Amino acid sequence: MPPTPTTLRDRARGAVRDEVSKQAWRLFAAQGFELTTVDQIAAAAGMSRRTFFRYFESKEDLVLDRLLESGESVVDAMHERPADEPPWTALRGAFEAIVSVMEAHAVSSRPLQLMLHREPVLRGTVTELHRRWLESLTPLVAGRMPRRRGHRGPDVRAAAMTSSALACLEIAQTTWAADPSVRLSSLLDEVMGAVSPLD
Amino acid sequence: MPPTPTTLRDRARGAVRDEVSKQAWRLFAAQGFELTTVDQIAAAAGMSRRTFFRYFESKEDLVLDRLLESGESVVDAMHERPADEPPWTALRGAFEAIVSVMEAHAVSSRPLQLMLHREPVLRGTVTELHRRWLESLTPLVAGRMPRRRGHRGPDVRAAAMTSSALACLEIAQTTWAADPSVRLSSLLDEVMGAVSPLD
DNA sequence: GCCCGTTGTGACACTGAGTGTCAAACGCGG
DNA sequence: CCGCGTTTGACACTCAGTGTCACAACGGGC
Repeated sequence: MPPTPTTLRDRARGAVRDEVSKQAWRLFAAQGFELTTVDQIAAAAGMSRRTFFRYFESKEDLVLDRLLESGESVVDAMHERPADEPPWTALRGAFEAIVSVMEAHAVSSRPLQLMLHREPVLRGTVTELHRRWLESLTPLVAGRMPRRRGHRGPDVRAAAMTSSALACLEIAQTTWAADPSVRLSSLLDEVMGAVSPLD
Repeated sequence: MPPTPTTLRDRARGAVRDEVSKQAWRLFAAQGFELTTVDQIAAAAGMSRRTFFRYFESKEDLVLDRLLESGESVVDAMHERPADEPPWTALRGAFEAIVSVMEAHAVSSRPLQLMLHREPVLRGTVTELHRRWLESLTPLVAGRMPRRRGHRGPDVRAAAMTSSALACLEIAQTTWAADPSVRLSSLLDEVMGAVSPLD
């Protein structure tokens, strides 16, 4: 059973999205994000500007799409951490899913990462990405924290811890992108260990 | 000696900025940020659209400007924390500068805070704000951390800790804005205490 | 084969942010 | 009153994003 009931149309749509994305990233790499216009992307993908916007909500959406994809694994990884592991350590472990991929594909990850903080417009996109991760991860973190007496709703402490971990991840990623001499995983260990002890 | 050599022109410019800002915030409160156009703001301030952009780089800049202003005090507060206080505790203490102001002016702070996370465009602005605070605060935090053997440049651990603290602050602010029944300062204590012990 | 509704597409027009250019208006010292 | 530098507004332009509409492509039923 397919988890998403893949109809023919859905797959066609997916193929078009992939092609548009591919062309867009080619242009981004060559000219940068801001200097690339939607018209150029649409032309490169052989469609009208209007049609582009039927596949992606915005130019930023192209970037968000790629980042979401490359980071889906974190939630899965978090699920697979041992149940008795403390939340901070579990988050560090789950992050290994992205960290290892980034280190393995450093040649493409590093320029991407550099672009993300060189282009001011994209910083908002990164924030949006973190917002989504925060939503998925917070409940998982909350499950690992000592229950609170008489408190309804999502646990603020879990949200804060998750958000802090994401902040650490970002610092580590940014530092790593600029300085190839350190391993990303060591950097993340150092940085998360400094904020809160990793048991 | 004035720290900023306030010429007549500078003060005039400041006065205009204030007036524009005032009109803009009146409109934002009435219609929301996105629905308010630059033309409306310019008209309300009695100037042309083009002139508006000579005073503010963008519509978002109006918001950033106000947020920067209301948060300048944090850096000062950080300087005044006892030198032997551990960094996390010092950050918590320094945040009290904003927290107390927000609680004292809850009637205006709360709607502002709500607007900041209701309007998607403004989330990028908040990120930019945090980026600036991070820049100013990181060196101060680094000064409170055990020196590292043979490591040049700004301390990554200090950046991570500062960024995490800002993440906590944001979670606390957002929660507080939506739920008037808890004190912001208690919320921040709880949240920062959960991430790392507050000595 | 033809007719049908659904869906994808392009053309056009429009709003709104932001920028460059230029000429007119303003303010002030001489 | 004159000149000089600054401020301003008008105009034109680019680019993102949206609404509307007419048309082409497709697939099924007859």
